Amino acid sequence: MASRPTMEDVAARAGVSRALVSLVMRGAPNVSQARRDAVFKAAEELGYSPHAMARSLASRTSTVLGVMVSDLHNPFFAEVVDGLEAVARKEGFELIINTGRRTPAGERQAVRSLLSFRPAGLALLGPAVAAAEIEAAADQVPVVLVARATRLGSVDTVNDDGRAGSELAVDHLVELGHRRIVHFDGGRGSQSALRRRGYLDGMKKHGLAASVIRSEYTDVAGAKAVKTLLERDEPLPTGIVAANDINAIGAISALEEAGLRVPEDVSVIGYDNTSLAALAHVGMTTVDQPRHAMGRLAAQAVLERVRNGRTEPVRHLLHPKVVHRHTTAPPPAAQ
Amino acid sequence: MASRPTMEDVAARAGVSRALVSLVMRGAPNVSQARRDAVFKAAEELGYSPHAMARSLASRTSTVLGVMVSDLHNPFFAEVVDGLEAVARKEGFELIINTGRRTPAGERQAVRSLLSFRPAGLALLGPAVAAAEIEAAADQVPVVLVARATRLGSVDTVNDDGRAGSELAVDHLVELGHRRIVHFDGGRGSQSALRRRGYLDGMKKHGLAASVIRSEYTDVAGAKAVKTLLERDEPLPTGIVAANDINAIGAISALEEAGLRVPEDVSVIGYDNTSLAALAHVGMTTVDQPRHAMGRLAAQAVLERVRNGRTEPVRHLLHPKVVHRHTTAPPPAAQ
DNA sequence: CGTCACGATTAGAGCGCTCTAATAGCACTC
DNA sequence: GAGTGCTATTAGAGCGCTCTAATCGTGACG
Repeated sequence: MASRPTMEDVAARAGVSRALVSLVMRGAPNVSQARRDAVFKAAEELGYSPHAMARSLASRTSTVLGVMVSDLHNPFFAEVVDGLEAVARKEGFELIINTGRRTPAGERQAVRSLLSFRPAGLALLGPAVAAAEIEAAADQVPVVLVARATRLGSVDTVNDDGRAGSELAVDHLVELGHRRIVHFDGGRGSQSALRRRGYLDGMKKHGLAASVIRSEYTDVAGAKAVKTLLERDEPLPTGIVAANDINAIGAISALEEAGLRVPEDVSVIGYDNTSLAALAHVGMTTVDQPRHAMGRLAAQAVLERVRNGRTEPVRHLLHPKVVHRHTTAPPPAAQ
Repeated sequence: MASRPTMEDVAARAGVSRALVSLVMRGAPNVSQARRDAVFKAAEELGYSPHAMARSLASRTSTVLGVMVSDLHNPFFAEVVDGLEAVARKEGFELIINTGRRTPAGERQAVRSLLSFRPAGLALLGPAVAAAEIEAAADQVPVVLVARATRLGSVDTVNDDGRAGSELAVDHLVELGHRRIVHFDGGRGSQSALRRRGYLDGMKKHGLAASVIRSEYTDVAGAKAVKTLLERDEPLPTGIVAANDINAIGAISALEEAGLRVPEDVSVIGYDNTSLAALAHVGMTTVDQPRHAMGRLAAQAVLERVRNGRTEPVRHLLHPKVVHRHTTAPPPAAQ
């Protein structure tokens, strides 16, 4: 693990000045072909590669993007990071990642630690940290928020339109002919309020009576919500707009256990389009949340500020889409 | 976005030298309380925070760990990264992440790009890159490989013992009383050969006749393997060791569709312990692959080399465990 | 043949920090 | 009152690079 050669070493070997090596490494024009070749040859022989941090320090520019993930364990964010990385990489940037360990204090520390690298920009994924902290960061560097809204005029945001997504789910069921449609909500989970709002708006739009059952983002909660439904004195709904895919899978199992067929007797639509929904034997109709695209847009937003110096905030509100599979169908009889 | 204050600014404001500010920032002893307070006060007032790259350059040390992920989209690696991050963070290191876009050329570029930051160490997750490239990297910096074996004496490795895991699966079924046990293999998927080997060894150990059905890491393939089984002229096996959880879920669906009950008629055990297996209505018995622990071990291996200067390679072969849930039970009748 | 213009090359300062070696301060001793 | 042995502080070089401004060729031109 010998210490690596520097530009000075390459210069000496190629018989040129350090400045010339620098120019060659940066692909500058106005360098004679002869010298260029000599420099590359010397670099190759010595196994030289530029020192990104020294370059960054000297040029007062950065090629790293800081990414704070509230919870990398969550596949949602992992896919967003994947999208971020795709764009960053293509544009010559690297990602430096920190997680917030799901606490505001942890996130705060993560953001500060990220800023100590003087990144070109910062992407905060699902941050729970205080707005003041975000604002402070935005004073130093372009910031984009994913899966979090804000009033701050200095930061960009990329969000999925949970309200619209739920409304689409309702539209889908109504189109199939359903009229008794209930919503299992996500309790205090993130996005839960928006999805509930979308369901309520959708039902109202179609002139239908809404009914929300308090639930959670778990399969157990979905199953429990079905039991609640079955114990009621009212006619069973023919359609269920579940809080998310996991909740939907729980609901489906409980329905089947109760002797009801999906989708013949009851249609169920999920939310998120996780890999779970795509499983052949599940084949769940669900609302797709374009995670990868969200990551890409976030990276683009930051890079626009870095490169073009844009200052007006950008608000991306992604329109989710219904993915048609096999857990929804027309209701059992014309109502 | 004004340019940020430097150590010099803090020194001037606190009425001390730059060197003293440096000492305070690094928490050095032998600094009088009065000066220490003055420096912190000035730093606070100016909103100063140290410049990590400048520090790294001057001290010739690094606090970043390079991570090359063959495919961050894959939840397996996302969880390994999560484990890496947990240890790195605790030890004061940051992760800088690059993906290889699933091609050796992409990985090669990713590794080089990572090395240009002169990281303290490098973790390669599921790398497909050539051994020579790994060796070249290992000449410059401590390297740990996750989910890839190597003969190189200069790098550490962290792998799950797929052979042992499959053998455990067989043991589990045998303990329950099964004797006719088949294996649905993972085709040309990674780890597939090892898992098959483990199954074969396990069956041999118990003096049972082995039977492998060629399959894949998908639910569709698992279902198809069950159909193959049903079309055979032989008595149905009572136990199935599936290639992984996804394959197992496909097998379970197909069995149920054929009117067989799991686990009353047939027991099925998966592999990986994905979130899928843990779903309440799935409740799959499976072999756990400790992804988070693998990430933690990888980080520790690198940091040991960085800090303690260890040079002998470490080979972590993680022993998987069977997670008992509800898709395995004693066979229908004593055989 | 001197001068000019212009492309190719280089010297040298400096990015923000750390680190070594030197110095300042200060209580004690003899 | 000079010397000793501390600890607290600082000057200054230097990490590997970029960037500005200066310099060096060299061919065209009058």
